[in-house]
Amino acid sequence: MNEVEKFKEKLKDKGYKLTTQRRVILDVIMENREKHLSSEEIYDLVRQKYPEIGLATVYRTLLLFEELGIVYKLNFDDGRNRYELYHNEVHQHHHLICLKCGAVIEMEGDLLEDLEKAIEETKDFEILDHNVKFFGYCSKCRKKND
Amino acid sequence: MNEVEKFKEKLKDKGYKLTTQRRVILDVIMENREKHLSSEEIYDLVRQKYPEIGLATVYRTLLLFEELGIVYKLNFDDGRNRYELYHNEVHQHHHLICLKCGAVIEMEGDLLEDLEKAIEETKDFEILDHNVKFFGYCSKCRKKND
DNA sequence: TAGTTTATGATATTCATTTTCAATTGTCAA
DNA sequence: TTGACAATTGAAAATGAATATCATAAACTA
Ligand SMILES: [Mn+2]
Ligand SMILES: [Mn+2]
Ligand SMILES: [Zn+2]
Ligand SMILES: [Zn+2]
Repeated sequence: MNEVEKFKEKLKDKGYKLTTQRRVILDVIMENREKHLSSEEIYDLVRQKYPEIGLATVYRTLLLFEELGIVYKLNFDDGRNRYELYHNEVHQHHHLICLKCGAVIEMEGDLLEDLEKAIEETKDFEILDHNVKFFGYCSKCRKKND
Repeated sequence: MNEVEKFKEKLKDKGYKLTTQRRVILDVIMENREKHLSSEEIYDLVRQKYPEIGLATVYRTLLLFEELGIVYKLNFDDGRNRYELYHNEVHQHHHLICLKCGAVIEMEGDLLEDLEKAIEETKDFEILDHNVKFFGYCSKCRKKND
């Protein structure tokens, strides 16, 4: 079963229809898997394929996709929600954000086992997920600084 | 030199005055060091001591305090900015957020050395700071679940 | 098909935050 | 002390992302 089929199932399981609008929004997100698009950016891309779509539909659909686990909502502290396709990983991957050029780099692999163990033990806190961002300078910007 | 003296210096270094309004806002934040207050919450507490203050002044002052490194801006994904006194630690501490009761618990100690080393090596990314949140269930809520 | 539910688009509304602007306060040289 | 001049403030308006409303349009069901 391919990716789109899986998403179709997730929708139908909960009694939602795969409308043209939802399909176009899904396509845009899938065509930009390496990006972290904001709602408005998604709206602009979607309108190129389906100009009649309303902004509210985009917001509604992103909310729905998030509930269904199709998409993951991100916050890069720039005052707007951003979204990426839900990767098939246990925990959300980390993001490295360049303070100079704004580039967002992904870091796969938790490497948080020690920390999570310490938290579960010392704080008696059961961890379900995490959200990790690193701020600094990307390789390109570091070279420029020399 | 005590804490308030340090903050006074930070202000004067950059040519800012310690007005009554700024002093009251600082007091409220210092009296609530264990909390993570939102701008509106700070505004409400400040008004108890200084009812004439304007909301814009609170927002302006929090922005200023953030620039000066007096205060740290937090985002707990509840649609508002939150602030806490800047701790004297190299990196920002971690926050554990309970998905049931909303409690915010602090976790001191990075325990991110391995991860940061891996990032610097594999991504050639120079890390200046990080932002780490864990979501799950706090000890109180875990007990209730039994 | 007729009736019911679901989804949509245009528009209005909400809410945190920022901006504007006139009035107030502080600074400092004469 | 006085009088510029700059910094700060409060009230009110503006902004902008996100959500709610509501009438219309599709999709499904018996
Ligand atoms: Mn990502
Ligand atoms: Mn904290
Ligand atoms: Zn960069
Ligand atoms: Zn709890």
